[in-house]
Amino acid sequence: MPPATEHVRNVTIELNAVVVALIDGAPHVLTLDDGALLPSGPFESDHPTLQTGLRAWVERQTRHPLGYTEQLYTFADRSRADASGRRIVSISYLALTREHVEAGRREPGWQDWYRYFPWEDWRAGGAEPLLRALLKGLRHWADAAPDAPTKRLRRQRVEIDFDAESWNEDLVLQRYELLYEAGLVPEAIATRAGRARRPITHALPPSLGGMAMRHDHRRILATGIARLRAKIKYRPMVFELMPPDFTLGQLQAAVEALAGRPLHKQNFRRLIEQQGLVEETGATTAETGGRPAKLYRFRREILLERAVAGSKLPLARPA
Amino acid sequence: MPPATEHVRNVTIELNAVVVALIDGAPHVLTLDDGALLPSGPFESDHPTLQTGLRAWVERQTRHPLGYTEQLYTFADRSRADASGRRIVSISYLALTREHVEAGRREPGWQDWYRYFPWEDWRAGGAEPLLRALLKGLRHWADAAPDAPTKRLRRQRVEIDFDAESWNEDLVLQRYELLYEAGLVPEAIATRAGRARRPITHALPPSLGGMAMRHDHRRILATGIARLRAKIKYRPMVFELMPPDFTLGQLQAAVEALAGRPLHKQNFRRLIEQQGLVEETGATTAETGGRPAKLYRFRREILLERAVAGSKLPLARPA
DNA sequence: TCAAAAGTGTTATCCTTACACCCATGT
DNA sequence: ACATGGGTGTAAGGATAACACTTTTGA
Repeated sequence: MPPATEHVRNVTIELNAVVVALIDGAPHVLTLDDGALLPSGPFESDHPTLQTGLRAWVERQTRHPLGYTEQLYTFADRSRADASGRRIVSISYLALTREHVEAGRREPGWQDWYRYFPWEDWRAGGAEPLLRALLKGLRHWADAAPDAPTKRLRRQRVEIDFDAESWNEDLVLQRYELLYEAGLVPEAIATRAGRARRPITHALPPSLGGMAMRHDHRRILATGIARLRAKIKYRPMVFELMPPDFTLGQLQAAVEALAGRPLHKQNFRRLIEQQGLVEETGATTAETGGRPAKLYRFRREILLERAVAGSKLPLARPA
Repeated sequence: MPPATEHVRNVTIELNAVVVALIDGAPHVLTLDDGALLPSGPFESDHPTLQTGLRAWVERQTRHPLGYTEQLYTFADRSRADASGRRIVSISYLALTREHVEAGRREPGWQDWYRYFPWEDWRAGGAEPLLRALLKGLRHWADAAPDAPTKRLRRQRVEIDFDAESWNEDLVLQRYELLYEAGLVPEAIATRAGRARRPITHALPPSLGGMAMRHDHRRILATGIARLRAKIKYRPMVFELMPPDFTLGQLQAAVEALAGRPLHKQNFRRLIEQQGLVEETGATTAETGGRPAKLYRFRREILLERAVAGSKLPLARPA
C-alpha cells in the first residue's frame, strides 16, 4: 500500500541535534550562528539510517564527534516552511558527549543552556524576582482569556507549571510552550506577526525570557532538556557526560546541573551505591579542594546485567 | 539556514497508527488487509499538523474516531522504500480509543495483539513450551556468531530479554528485534532475501513466532505496545480505554491485559485508591458475576491537579 | 587554625509486599 | 450450599527523607 505521492512533493526533511556536554560543571548545548541555531541539516538519502545521517552532518558541521544519541521528536507544524514555501519536517535528536577540546583551545559554539531558560535553574534556590515577573505576565495572559472556561484552564496550567512550592523540573517543555502561547517569548511574536499580523503583547526582555533562537529551535532544545531530566531518574545517562574517572561530588554536581536542583548529599550517595552503578578505581584526587576524594568509574556491565528497574506494578505470585 | 533541497527529493512521508482498544477485555489493534497492515497513509501538506493529518486519514480509512494520540517514532531505514525506489520516512503514532460499534455489529479489522506477539502474554503464567522453543532458536543463533565477543553479547541479550524468572514486560520491542535479528520471524527473511539473497534459517511457524505483518508494521506495533506498557505505570492512560463507568475488577483486568501479567488484587486496589485516580459513582453492577461491584469513574481533574509524580531524585532542603 | 569538601551513622516514616479472611449475590 | 467475584485488615521489610557529626586536606 504505497501512499499517493502527489501530496508529499513539497516536503523537506531536516535533522536537528541537541548536543549536550558538561563544561566546567555547567550544562552546555552546541549551537551555530552565535547561539541562534541548533546544528541542523538535510537528511541525505544515501545514508542507511537517520542516525548515521545525523552523525555525519553534525560532525562535519561542528567538527565534534557525537556519543550516545536518541531520537526526540518529529515536528511538522504549518508555521515551519522554508523560503520557497516547502513544508519542513524536522526530526530532532538528543546527543550526549564529552567536551571536545581540539588543539588546546575550546571550540566555539557551546552555550550554557540556562541562558535560554534562566527560570529552569534552581540550584541556588528559586530565583524569586525572575519567577515573579514570569508569573505576572502569565497571569495577565490568563485573565485576558476570551471566555471563563479558557481562563480557568489557563490559570490552572500557569499555577501547576510554575508553582515554586512544588517545582517539577521535568516540565521544561510545558513551561516554554506556556510562555510561547502567552506571547512572552520573541519567537511567538515572529510567528504570529508573520501570519496574523496582529499586534501582540511585548515579549519579556532576554534577561527574563531567556535568549531566543530562530525557527522552533528553542522548543526543540526544551524537548531535549525535558527528556534528559526525565530519563536521568531511571536510566544511567549522566555517565555519558562524565569523564572516565570522577568523584561522587562531581557526579552529584553533574546531576544537579542537569536537573537544575540541589540534591541531598548523603541520600544521593546511598542511592548511587545501592544501585551498584559505580566502583572505586582505588585512586583519589585532591583537585576538588578540601579532603581528597575517592575516584570512581561507571560500571558499564550494569547496562547488560539488569534490564534496569521496571515493574512498579503490583504483580501477583512471585514466579 | 534552509537545507539544500537536492538531497531530499526522493522522500515520501508516511503516517502510521497503532490504534488500540479493549474488546471483551482483550487488547486489540486496528488493522487493514486481514491483519497484515496498520492503518497508514500519506502526510498531506494541507494539514496544519502531523496529528490532524493522521486523524483525518485514519478516520477516513477505518471509519473509526481516534481518542488520545501520541507520537511514537520516526523510522527511515534504507530497507524501506516504495515501488519506485523513493525513500519512505514513516512517522508512527499510538492512539487509544474505545471500541466503536456501528449499527449494532462490530467493525472488522480489530486483531488481538497477542496474535502478533504470543510470547508477550503472561497473564496465565509463562507459556513454557513456547518460550522454550524461542530460546532454543535464539541460543542457536547466538552460538552461530562469527566471533567470541559477538557471541557473548548475543547470549547476554537473549538471556536478559527472555528471562522467565525476571520477566520485564516493557521489553516488547527489544524482544521482537532480537527475533528479527536472529531470523526467526518471516519479516527478516523477506528483507534479507530481497537484498542479500542468501539462504536464511527457517523462521518459526506463526504458532510460535506470531502472525507476521507487511513492511515493518510489526516493529511499529511492538513500539506502540512497549510505550503503552511503560507509560501505564506512571500516567493514567488506561482510562482512555475504559468505558465511563467501570468496576475495580474490570480496571485491573484491563491493566493485566495490557501489561500481559497477573496483578495482586488488594495491592492494585490500594494503589489506585491511594493515587486518587477514581471516585465512586454510587451505583453498583451485578454484571460481573458474584457479589455486585461498586462502579467507579475516572477523576479527570487529576490530570490538572497534579503535574503527576515526578521527583525520584533525593532533593535537598524542603523548600 | 580554619575553611572546604569528603565521608559515616542513625532514626522516623512511608510505601510495597505478602498473608488471610469476610461479604453479597446467582444458581 | 457453594461457587464467584467483591471487598477489608494487618504485619514485616525495605526504601526514603531528615537528622548531626567526624575526617582529611590546602591555605
